Amino acid sequence: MTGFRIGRLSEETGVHIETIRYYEKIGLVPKPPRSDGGRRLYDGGAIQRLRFIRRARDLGFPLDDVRSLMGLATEPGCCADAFEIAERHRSDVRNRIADLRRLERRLAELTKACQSDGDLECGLIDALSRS
Amino acid sequence: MTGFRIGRLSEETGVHIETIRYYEKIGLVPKPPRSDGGRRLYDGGAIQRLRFIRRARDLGFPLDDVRSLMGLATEPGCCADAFEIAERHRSDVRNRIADLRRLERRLAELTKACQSDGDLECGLIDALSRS
DNA sequence: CCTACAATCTGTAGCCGCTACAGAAGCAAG
DNA sequence: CTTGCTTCTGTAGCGGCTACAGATTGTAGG
Repeated sequence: MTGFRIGRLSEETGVHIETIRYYEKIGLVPKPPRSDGGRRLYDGGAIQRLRFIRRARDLGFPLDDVRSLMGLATEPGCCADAFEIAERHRSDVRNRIADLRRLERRLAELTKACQSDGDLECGLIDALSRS
Repeated sequence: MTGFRIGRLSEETGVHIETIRYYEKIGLVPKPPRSDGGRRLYDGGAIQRLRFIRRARDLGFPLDDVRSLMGLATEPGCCADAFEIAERHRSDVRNRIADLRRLERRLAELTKACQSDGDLECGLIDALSRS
């Protein structure tokens, strides 16, 4: 009774088995000990770590940020650093929203042109083809 | 004087040389004839096609959609089909905006928790670590 | 004609974050 | 002992490029 296997870890954390192995490969989580038969054996700490990663990923942090945040989690006075990472990410998200909104407006115009044009020409194709 | 080379095509269209070759490889643009020395030789039609692609890409259409739109460009009565592709894409964009806005709100809360917490604990790290 | 140098050529690997296989081996129940 | 489930390793693929390496071609100047 020295731990549980990857399927259980996957269930507990909602992280796919392949993804767990991938995280191990890139060094995001430590290599666990193995059973006699070569199966990975995990403990509660693995669940904690993986849940941390999952939450951070759900918040859209890239894996490099997740790595940094995990490093900070054990240090005292980490807040300022964590704050900076989060603010940078948030700013990135805001920029993406702004880009997508501009895009959405343009698409709205184009599809309107497409509809209103009736039978003769396609406003959308026209806009893409204009020289 | 049977055409111009890839560098010129790249300048005229704003599409990188490597990208042009990539589009050729995946069959998005036709293979052009070659000079005696083996260089690609393009004509005005190539410029038109690449500009079309560039505009569609600027509008965020995935390459598969671009392919479809190019196919439609020559057909009569293409508008309905083009409209559908555009609307589907627009809907996708709207969904992405909605997702990002939810995300932004959550990040705003978390960074606020991070700031207000002062010295003792980091609200952000806490939120990621909570079991 | 020779020499630089720019432009282009092919092919491959890398980016991100997984996901999806193939084929082998362990493991528990009937 | 067989069946079927889980896990193992390794590799390739997704989108849409980008960045090389190393070879070749074309061109301008001396």
